[in-house]
Amino acid sequence: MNTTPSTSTSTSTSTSTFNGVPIQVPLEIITEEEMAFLEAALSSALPLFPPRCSSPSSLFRVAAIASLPSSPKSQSQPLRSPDIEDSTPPAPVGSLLHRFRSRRALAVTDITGSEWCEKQVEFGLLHGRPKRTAAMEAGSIRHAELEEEVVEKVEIQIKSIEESWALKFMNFMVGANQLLFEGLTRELPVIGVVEDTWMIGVIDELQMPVGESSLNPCLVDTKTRYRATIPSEAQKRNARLQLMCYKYLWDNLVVNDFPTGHFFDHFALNPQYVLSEDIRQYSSSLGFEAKTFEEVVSYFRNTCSMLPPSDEQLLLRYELQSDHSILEEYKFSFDANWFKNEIQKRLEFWRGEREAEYVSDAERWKCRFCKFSASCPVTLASSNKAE
DNA sequence: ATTGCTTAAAGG
Repeated sequence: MNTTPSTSTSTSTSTSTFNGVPIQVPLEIITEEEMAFLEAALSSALPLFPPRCSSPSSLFRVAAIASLPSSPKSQSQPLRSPDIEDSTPPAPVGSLLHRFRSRRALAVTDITGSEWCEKQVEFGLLHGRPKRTAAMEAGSIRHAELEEEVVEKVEIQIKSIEESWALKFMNFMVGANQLLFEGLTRELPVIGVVEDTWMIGVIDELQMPVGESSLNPCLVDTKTRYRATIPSEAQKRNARLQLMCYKYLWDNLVVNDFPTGHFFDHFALNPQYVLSEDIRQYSSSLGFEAKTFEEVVSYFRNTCSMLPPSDEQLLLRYELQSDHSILEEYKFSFDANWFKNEIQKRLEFWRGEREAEYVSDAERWKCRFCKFSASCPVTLASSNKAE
């Protein structure tokens, strides 16, 4: 018998193994504020989680990190129900979407990446992505720190694509539960269809309002900066788009029934896949008795229908990497028209309906940070223009 | 195509 996961928070990569023992979550005395919140949540009949999961005093949410030992194998798919068909159109052959994202969904950062510069995204896909910079490294470390404040991770071996999706769904359910009972969660995975395209992302932070104002969670994204400068408009616009993607995905999950059949079909997954003993025990420790992949998705679907939509106001928080001081806090509203237009524009590029667009003249400064600038036609275009 | 390879997001 192995042990429960380590409760040590000293290292950033807590790789405590999960081996069949129900996970012990640290318990704490519940405060009056938490109790008030709990009562409010219960009276609004929002969370209906199994007892194990509904402990309001859990300090951490447990998130599963998938570790894939060998090449994943799906169990042979039995009968595909004939009435369920993939409603999303196939990516045009030869498009970047088809070549690089056909077996997995487009990521929110794929959208924001192309909003920054489509040509840079294209170069990255075709010729290899640039190395991560020191600033990116520091940003990743800071985000891991923030996540560790509220999420305890356990490592779970997965044997198939179905199991990797199952963990995503379970992490969502635990995270959503944590949001309702503790008022905050971080690094929450979301998935959905945006403009006929499957999209996935990870919400940086969700918090319930502290006052009695509303029950709508607020989406937050922390951006760390290497220098103590105010972010440029292009950077803010890019981050706004990112947050709007998350809001769209969250609200979409909450308001509409998750299209289970389309999901299985689009990603060619086997709903009847029998989960490994490890995963079933992990699921059971969360309060979900699931034997097959389909059952996990079913729990996920039910969970979504009980969640509140997010606040119209979105929050961007810029902090300095050296001392975590706040450089700027920036609230803005979801703009449905702007969002839809922006998504459609970027999807045209991903679907190969048009050539990659270069940055505008006003944002040509972006090229100074791009490792592809030397071989990019945009440089030529600008020098021609100057003559 | 590959930063870390299991994925997204990391910052400009």
